[in-house]
Amino acid sequence: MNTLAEENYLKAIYKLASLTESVSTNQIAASLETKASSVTDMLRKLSDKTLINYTRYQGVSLTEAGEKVAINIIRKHRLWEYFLVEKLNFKWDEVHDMAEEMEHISSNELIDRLDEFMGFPKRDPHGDPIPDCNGQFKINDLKPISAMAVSARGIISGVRDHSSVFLQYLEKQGLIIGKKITVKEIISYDNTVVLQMDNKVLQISHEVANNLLIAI
Amino acid sequence: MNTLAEENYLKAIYKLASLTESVSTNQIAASLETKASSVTDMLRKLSDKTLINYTRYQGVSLTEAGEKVAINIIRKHRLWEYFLVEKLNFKWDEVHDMAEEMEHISSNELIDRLDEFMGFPKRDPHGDPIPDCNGQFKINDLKPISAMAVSARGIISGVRDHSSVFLQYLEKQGLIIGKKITVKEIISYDNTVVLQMDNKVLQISHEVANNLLIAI
DNA sequence: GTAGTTTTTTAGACAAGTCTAAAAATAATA
DNA sequence: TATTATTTTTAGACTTGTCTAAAAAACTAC
Repeated sequence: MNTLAEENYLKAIYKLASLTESVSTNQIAASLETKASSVTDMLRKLSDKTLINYTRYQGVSLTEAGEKVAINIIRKHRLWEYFLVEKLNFKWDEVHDMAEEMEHISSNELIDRLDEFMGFPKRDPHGDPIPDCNGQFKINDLKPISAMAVSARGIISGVRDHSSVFLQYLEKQGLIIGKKITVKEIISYDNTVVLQMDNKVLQISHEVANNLLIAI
Repeated sequence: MNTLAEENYLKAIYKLASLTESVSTNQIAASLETKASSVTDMLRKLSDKTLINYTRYQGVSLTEAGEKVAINIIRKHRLWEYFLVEKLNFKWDEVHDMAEEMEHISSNELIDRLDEFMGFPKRDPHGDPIPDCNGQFKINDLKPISAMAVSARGIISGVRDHSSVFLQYLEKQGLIIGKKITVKEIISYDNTVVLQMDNKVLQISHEVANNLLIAI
C-alpha cells in the first residue's frame, strides 16, 4: 500500500502529465504547494517503488503501475463527490475538500459498491469523467466556450477551474451543467462572449469562457 | 484539529474508561497494540492540549473536551458502519476496518448529513448506540445472555465482541439482531446455555452467552 | 563557448510518532 | 520494612515527510 503523501504525489503527476508533455519538479512543487527539495525526495521514493520513471534533472512520468494508482484515486475522488452532491445534497462548490480526504479510504470493494449504489455514474458533479473499476473512462471530449464560433450551440457539461469562487459565480449566473447555450457574439476588443440561455442574454469574460466546457 | 494518532488514543481511552475506573498506560498500549513508552509520549502531548487529565504514574482520564472528541469519533464510526451495512450491503463482520478509516474524515457537516440521509439511526449494525450530533446517546441498556435466568425471554440486540470470527459464528447459527430467544436451561457443569429460537433448540457456550446482548 | 540565470538536487535539520534499553516510581510480598 | 516484581517513564535512536541553504546541473543569451 501507499502512504497518503505518495498518493497525493501520484495524483498530482497524473494531472500535470495530462496538461504538459514532461512533468518537472517545480511543477509538482507548485501544484502540491510544497518545496522542490521535498519533491525530489519523494520522487526518489516513488522511483524505488517503480511507480514513476525518474532520472535526475530529466523530469518524471508515471509507470503503468503508478498510473493505475493515480486513476484509482481519481475514481474514488469523483465517486465521493458524486455521492456528496447527489445523496447528501451538498453543492458542487462545497465537496472538493471532503472528497480530497475520502479519496484515500483504501478499500476498493467499498468504492465498487458505492459505484453500484449510485448506478454507475459516468461523470462527477463538475462534468469530469469517472473511471470504472478497471480504470477505463472516456477521454474528455469537452471544449471550452472560448473555442466556440458565433451562433454555435452547446450544452454546459463541465468546468476546468474547480475553485469554489468560480463555481459559486457560475451558480449565481445560472450557468450550471445541463443548460443549453448559444453564442450570440464575441466582442473582439477583449473576447467577451455574449451568450443566450433560456431567452436571457448574458456576457461572460474570456477567462470564464475558457474555463466553462461544452459538449460537442 | 487533532491528528489521526491523537484521535485513536482518545477513542481508546474513552472505551477503556467505560470498562475500568482508572485507565493505565499499559492498558492503552495493549488496546492500541503499541509500546508503553509510546503511550507515555502521547499522553504528555494530549495533556498539553488539555484533552486528558494526566499526572505521571497516576493513570489518565478524559477532560470534557477530550470526551467530546472521542464521542464524535465513535459517532462517525457507527454511522459509517450503518451506511456500509444498510446502503452498501456489507455484512456486519466486514465493516469494522473500513469504518476505522472513515471515522477520521473530518467534516462534521458531512456526518450530520449522512445521519439525516439514513434517517437518524439509533443503533449501529452491532447494536451499539449512535450518539446524536450533540454527543447524546442512551447508555447501553443491554445485558448478556449469561446474566439471564432459566425461562427468561429476550431479543438479541447487540454484541460485546466485534471480531469477525465471532460475528461470523453468530451469523451461521442464525443468532442475529432482532431474533427472539428463550433460555431453556443452563447446564451447571460449564454454564452452557440452551436456547430456544424459532422453534429450534441450540446450545451456546458461556463464552458466547457472555458476548451476546439482550434487550431488557 | 563563456557568463549568468534558472532548475534541480544534496546536505543537514526538524517534528511526529514509533521503538529498545535502561532508570525511576509504585505495588506486592516475605 | 526490606526486597522483589511490575509498571511507568526517560533517554536516545529511527522513519516519514517536510524545510532552508548551498551546490550542481541544465538552460539562455550574448
